[in-house]
Amino acid sequence: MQEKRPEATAETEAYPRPLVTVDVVILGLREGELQVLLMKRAAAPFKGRWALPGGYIHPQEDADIEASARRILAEKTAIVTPYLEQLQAFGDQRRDPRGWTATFAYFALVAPEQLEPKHGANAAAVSWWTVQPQDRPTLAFDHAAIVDCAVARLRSKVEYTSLPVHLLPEKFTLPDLQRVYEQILGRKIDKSAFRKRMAEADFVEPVEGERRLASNRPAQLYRVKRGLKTIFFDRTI
Amino acid sequence: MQEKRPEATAETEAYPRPLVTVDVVILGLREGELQVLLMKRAAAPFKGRWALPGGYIHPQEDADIEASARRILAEKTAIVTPYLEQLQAFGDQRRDPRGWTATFAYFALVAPEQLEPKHGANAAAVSWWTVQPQDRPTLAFDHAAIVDCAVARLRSKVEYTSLPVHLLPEKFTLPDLQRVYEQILGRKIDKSAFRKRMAEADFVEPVEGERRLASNRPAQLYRVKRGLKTIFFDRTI
DNA sequence: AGAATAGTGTCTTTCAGACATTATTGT
DNA sequence: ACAATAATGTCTGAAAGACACTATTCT
Repeated sequence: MQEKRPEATAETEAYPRPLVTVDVVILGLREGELQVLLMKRAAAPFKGRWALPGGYIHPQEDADIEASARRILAEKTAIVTPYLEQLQAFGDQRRDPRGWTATFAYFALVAPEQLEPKHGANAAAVSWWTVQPQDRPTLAFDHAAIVDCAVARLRSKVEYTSLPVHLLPEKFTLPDLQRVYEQILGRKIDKSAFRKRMAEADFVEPVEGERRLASNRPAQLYRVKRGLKTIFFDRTI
Repeated sequence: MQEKRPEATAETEAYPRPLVTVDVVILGLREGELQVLLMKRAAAPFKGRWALPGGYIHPQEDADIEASARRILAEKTAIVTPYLEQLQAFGDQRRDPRGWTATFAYFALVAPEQLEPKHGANAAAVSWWTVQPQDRPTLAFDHAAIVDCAVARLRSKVEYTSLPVHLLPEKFTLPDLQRVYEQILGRKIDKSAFRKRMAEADFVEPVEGERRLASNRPAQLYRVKRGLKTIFFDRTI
């Protein structure tokens, strides 16, 4: 089969083709805070700096950009992500010392079961870091801005969607879920109001016969109803 | 000055660089409905089909992707857009018969003063069309999906933002603005509630000594307060 | 005066937030 | 019994939506 690729014409080749990559902001809850998975760059530019997992589009393998993002995620971290969303494209002449480049940035939410990165040859080069700008290392390229953008998007959507369930294991309790909302939003939520909201959104169901241990009343376990995607609440949390 | 462009390395050139473009969905209110500006393609592929105004990134001229979008807008339509936002990136192996391509899609809102496209050599090839899928022509590439995506984004944001002011002239009345909201949302809004919302959002101010003619009580003219960007309401319209 | 639309006021029902109460476990 | 947290119930103030009423212009 003949390889099919964009043809070179006068129009398409009048200007150099910018270098385009795909980068993924992988967010998870570790140690009770929001963290981002970073990799230490093995090559120039920014060799040795921490950066987002990223790579090039493989036109032969990747059906679309999202497929590229999923492949990169799998290759670099072995994470099978339950939630992946296109964040934004970033492209200008300053972000990469090699010249004008652009990246399709995605953001992924991962559950605790999947939190530990792939153990392989370069396992030491993969690590979780807090998303707090003052407590994380200096990032390569414009990746600091991309991470901040992802966190802002998450915070914004948490106000009116069910996104936080993707940061929890398959089975979770309502107090668990409320704590995630409170953690990301940075404020307390009234228990009664929170449970009313979850009940009317009607996207979780109790799991029979299971509970959890501590020296107090156990909480009912829930899971997301099958086949349900992200729920948009009709008002703010 | 030496031209600086992304260097070819083993890593960057292992896979062909996808062709990347920028396309702009220009939306305006004409004849009381939401319309989109389309151009008739002068070259293959899809020669003669209607398509979104688009083009290539010019690394030497364009500081970033948004600058490319603004340049394309200006070149093809002479519209100085008051509102431009990145919509989404679209990229896969099927959207262009030449192979794997991607586009950075932007969407722009234009005011009636700027509605008439550039009068030039190819003025006949530029025209406004309704956004209704059944009443517009078949579009080139995946541009139908991109237009639908832009309209969906607009509808969604109109619920809780001041975006519609960009579809009106500089000076407008509150009934004008309400009609735009109703037109885009496709439902009636209570006049009293609407005005309360606009008042508390506090982003418009009355313009002194001006009114408007008809055989009834004239309406106060308003304009957007200087320096104010898009307002996000704290609840839905 | 009447038609037509702009602009404001009132009322009622709903709902979110605060808080209190009951429930269920382990020690 | 007590501590601790889960889960539910109650009350109250605010506000959204429905609707009525007043205001201003032209014919």
